Amino acid sequence: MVTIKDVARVAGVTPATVSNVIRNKGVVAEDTQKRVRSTIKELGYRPNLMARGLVQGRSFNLAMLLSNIANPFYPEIALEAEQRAREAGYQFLLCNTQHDPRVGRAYLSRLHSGLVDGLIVLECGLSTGALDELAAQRAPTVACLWGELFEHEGRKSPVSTIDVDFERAGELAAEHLLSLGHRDCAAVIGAPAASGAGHVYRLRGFRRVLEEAGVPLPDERIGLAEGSVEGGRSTFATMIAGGGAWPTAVFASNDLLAIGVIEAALDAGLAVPGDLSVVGLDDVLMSRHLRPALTTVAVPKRELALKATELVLSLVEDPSQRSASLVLEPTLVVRQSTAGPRGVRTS
Amino acid sequence: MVTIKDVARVAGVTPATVSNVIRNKGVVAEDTQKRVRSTIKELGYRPNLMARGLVQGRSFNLAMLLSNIANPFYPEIALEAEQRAREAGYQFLLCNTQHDPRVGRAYLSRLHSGLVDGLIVLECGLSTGALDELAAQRAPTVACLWGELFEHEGRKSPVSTIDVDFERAGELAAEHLLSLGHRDCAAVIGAPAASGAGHVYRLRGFRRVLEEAGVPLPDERIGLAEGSVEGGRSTFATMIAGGGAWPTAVFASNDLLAIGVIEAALDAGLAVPGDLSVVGLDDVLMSRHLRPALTTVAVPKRELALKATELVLSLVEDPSQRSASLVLEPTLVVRQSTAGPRGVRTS
DNA sequence: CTGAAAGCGCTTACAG
DNA sequence: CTGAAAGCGCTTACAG
Repeated sequence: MVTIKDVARVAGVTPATVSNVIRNKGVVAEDTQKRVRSTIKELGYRPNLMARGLVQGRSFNLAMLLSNIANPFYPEIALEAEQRAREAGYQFLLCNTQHDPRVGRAYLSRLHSGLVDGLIVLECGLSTGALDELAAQRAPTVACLWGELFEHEGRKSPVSTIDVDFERAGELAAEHLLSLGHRDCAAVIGAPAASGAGHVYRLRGFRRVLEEAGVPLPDERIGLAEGSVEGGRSTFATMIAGGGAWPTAVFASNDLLAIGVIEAALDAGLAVPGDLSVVGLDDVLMSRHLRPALTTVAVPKRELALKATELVLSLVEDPSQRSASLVLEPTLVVRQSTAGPRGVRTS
Repeated sequence: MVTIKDVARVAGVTPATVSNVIRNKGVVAEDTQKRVRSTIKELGYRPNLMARGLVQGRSFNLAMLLSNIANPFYPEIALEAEQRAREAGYQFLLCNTQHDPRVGRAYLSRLHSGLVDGLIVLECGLSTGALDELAAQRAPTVACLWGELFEHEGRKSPVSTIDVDFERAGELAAEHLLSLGHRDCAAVIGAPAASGAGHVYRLRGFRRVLEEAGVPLPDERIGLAEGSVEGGRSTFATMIAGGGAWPTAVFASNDLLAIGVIEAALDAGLAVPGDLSVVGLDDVLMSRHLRPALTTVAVPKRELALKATELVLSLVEDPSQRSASLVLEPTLVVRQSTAGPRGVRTS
């Protein structure tokens, strides 16, 4: 491997001068610059970023941890964040934890050991406490804890957080279904271990609004699913397989699950939304391209990504800053997968 | 930040000893180990991986470059590769180039500068030549050039390659449509700039088989699309908007485009596959969950990911190895989006 | 079993 | 404008 010393020797200068040329410290004489640049090209020299990072204490790398790259929700956020980071001169690294807290912890620990200047944690399976502990000493971290935050209100943390009001998201879904006239609803919820803790909050909001309206949501109308299309499909297929009355509407705690629910419904001969209304959550890009297009509660992904990136970036530039907390509001997007139940006129 | 020196001082030993404890070099006395470990915990010390990487010449990081994280095809491959890499003790970093060669080049250059031990390039918008040049001197690289390789047969390269026979993929699609009785086919192809160069080869194979069977594929039956669902939708919508006879079948050069084509068809009042057969390419997870489920040419994603990872890994362990080249074969997966054209009995 | 020394490839003041 | 020196935080032989 060719080092800065090699370049210096061949060009007949010191490493310091080569370094100055590379970093465009304009103090170097024109012809020296030329000579150095041409030997750099000639030798195919590329500076070792580890060495540079070591002395500068900065890597100009940012990383994002996400739990499940197979759920398009995360890539859609990553895309925006990446662009913003790149504009600011940072390289953007994505790390997939597969919903495994051990993997999350391993990434966090290695990333924090000088590899990155800042970190966005979309989801890593770690509790708030564990995160705090890990993040305390190194690179600034902003975490999206998907509702977990609410359990920790008032705590002081070195970690900045961005959250989405997922209880409200559940409420929006319930209000929509209620307004269409549904009185027999079901919920297909991502299981905590496979989908992150946040899904509990989504259900909580959904259930509360229903119950306040006098519409009970009994346990047998709640299905736990693995966080994938297949998970939604198989869970809902089981829920309607037992015989008995079908619900007229389903709330799925994310769009992937909703797509699975629709699949199960169609396979069982139900029309959507004719026999069954389905509302999802996330507003993944794909949702609007399905037929029927999915009614869903949208998370402001772009805003989330941009805010999160701005936050780390400013924390990186000025580490003395206090950490911040921020909650984003979801909105309902009505498309074609929901309608009034058969025989009910909708207002 | 707490360094190895701090730990050494507090524990009353040398940095060398601390280092030995950390890396489990068993030479250290039991009680010294205990003392060191407890001060490590006490001080919250974490070794600086940049420094370690610098002296060891290894980072235990592997990276994967992909062009479009929004196309689930790539994440599905990344998932498998990541798992394999982790089993081998490597951290796995994902980099998204957004189909921009400049971004690809920037990533490549920085990644190769000591940040990773090996690199898998799924797609980066760079030509084979540019890749060779960049990869020559640093970390072993395996590239998936999606057909470009065929243009460079016989070249000697320091870069190992894995490829999929995409001409064959196009052929499979054509053979399937032909066998169903279709005589008026169209193709919706990802535009090179937005989807990588490989799509040309897919079209080439498709077209050749058609023409050999005496079924022409005139230019107006070929649409270029941006590589997304929306791209496929709008391109096909325009193709059928002009009036005139509709084709009875469409080959889309990836599943995302196919989903868009189906959307456009349904929106235009066409039944799929009743009025229009659609065949995709990739076999993205989502494809089997659509109704109608998508007939598609499957790329052996898992095999690709595993082979690619094995390849870098072995190149990392033994850099003196010769680079390898490998071509994977696609297969046809018949589902519900294709059928014979109206009025034609299928064998 | 532990320590002193050199070095990984850079950058950063500071002389000159 | 250029160079000599120290140092970033680690690891690696090598003494003892």
